[in-house]
Amino acid sequence: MAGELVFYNTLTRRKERFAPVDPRRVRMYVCGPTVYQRIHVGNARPLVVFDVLFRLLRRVFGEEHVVYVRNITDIDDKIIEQAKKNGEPIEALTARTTRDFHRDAEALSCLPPTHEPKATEHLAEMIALVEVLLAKGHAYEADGHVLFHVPSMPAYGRLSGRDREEQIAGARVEVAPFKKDPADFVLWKPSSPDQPGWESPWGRGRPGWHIECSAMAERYLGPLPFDIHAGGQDLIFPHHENEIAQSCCARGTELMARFWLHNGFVQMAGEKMAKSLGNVVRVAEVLERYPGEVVRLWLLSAHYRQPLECSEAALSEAREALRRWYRVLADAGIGAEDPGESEGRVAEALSDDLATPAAIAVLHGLATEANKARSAGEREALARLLKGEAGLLGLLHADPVAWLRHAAPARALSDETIERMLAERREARKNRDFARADAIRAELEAAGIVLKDRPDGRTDWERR
RNA sequence: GGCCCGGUGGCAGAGUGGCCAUGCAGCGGACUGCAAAUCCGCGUACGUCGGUUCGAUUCCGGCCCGGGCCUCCA
Repeated sequence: MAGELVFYNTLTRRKERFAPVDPRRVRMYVCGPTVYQRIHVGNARPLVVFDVLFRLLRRVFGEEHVVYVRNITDIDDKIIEQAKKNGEPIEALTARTTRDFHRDAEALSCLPPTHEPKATEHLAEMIALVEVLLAKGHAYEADGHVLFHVPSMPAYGRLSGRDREEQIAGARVEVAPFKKDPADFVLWKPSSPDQPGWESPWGRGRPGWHIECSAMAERYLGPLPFDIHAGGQDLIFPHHENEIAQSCCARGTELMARFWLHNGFVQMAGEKMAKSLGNVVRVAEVLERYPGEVVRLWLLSAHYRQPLECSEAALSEAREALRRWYRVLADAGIGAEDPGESEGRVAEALSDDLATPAAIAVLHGLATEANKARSAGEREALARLLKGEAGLLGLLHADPVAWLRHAAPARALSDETIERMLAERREARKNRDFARADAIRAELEAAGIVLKDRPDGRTDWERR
């Protein structure tokens, strides 16, 4: 097993050796979804990438020694708007969207996090945190709001690498008249009677966007700093910068988290996939055409910090790779229940800043070795190794034969019909009536069924 | 305008100061009744101009091009 983990830390902009504060309690936090719409494949990237990180940490430090927190943001102005637009209660919208989110995450083979706190269930922690910031002079009340005063924190801007001068020069920041400084951001804001709100020392209101993560991260991962905080690159500023400001100023620590990992964007035609650009593809849409495992492999096919292009070509390439691996398992008779074996080859690849492309190359290498194996025993051992190594990536857990038959959507022919035609073809071949046998094969092929005659007389088939 | 990434063979995508990524596609061969699958073999790849070096795709600088953040956003 790889002894050393190295991750790229956004905070220092270089790769650093990772060692947790407490190896018996490795703590990671990943920003979760705001539940007002189903997630798109861009949202799915951090979900899958950091699921691999979770699996790797569990492997290295032990399953019981890793705490993974991923929040559910169920109070937010976008949620309020969406509920109004749908004409449904906020709770109905957030409950349904949360359920759909869990469905998508499961389809992508993501392990459930250790804790999945909801913002609405942690108002007390948020209010307490705001009170501390007020008491320490890092926040002030103005016009019913509570604002974080950015100039009160000299180190502000460290994560995103920008200083206050640049902030102001940006000039695109909307400056509310009651702000003491243009960079100040909301910790708490008042709610009108028709908006959801909670009683607080500053009247009935609701939390700002950033405070929930500070409150919930500390609630489940404290004391600060914890080990890893992760999310998409677009969260570096302002979200993570502001989380750091809140947490560090409240607790007087230099760091909120020691490592900050950020994934690159999924792109469509070379452009970031984003709701604001209107080029999003929902996970659910892709799952209608590809197994979740294909989507997962595709999301891992580029290094997590690089951009990843979403295209049919990329998705079908991932499907072909999985077919190749599942054929190895099927040929060796490895079933879904076989746990496989691992020599830590994938773990070693991932140890270098989650190098998933290198890990995938390991799997391809094992598949080639297995295909070259001279004996059945050797082949089976290598296939079992392939399966075991793939486990750390959350891949190859399905039944191989079934997967190959159902990796593409069923078209005209049912499994039963196919089996019946194969029986007829077997008869024809036995009688050396190859014209008839080939006609049946052509008919099946037209329906997306590809045959594979084996030396022992049986015939395997796949849907493509 | 400020800050940050990246430009690798037909495509996707790693990586390294001198030797191999890996996969897909393509070409040739083996196997097969024919296929499919599989195996074997085959490709003057590193944006551009300079610099450092015995030697640079890899280090440094300029330039060109693309993407991102600075505003809700994974």
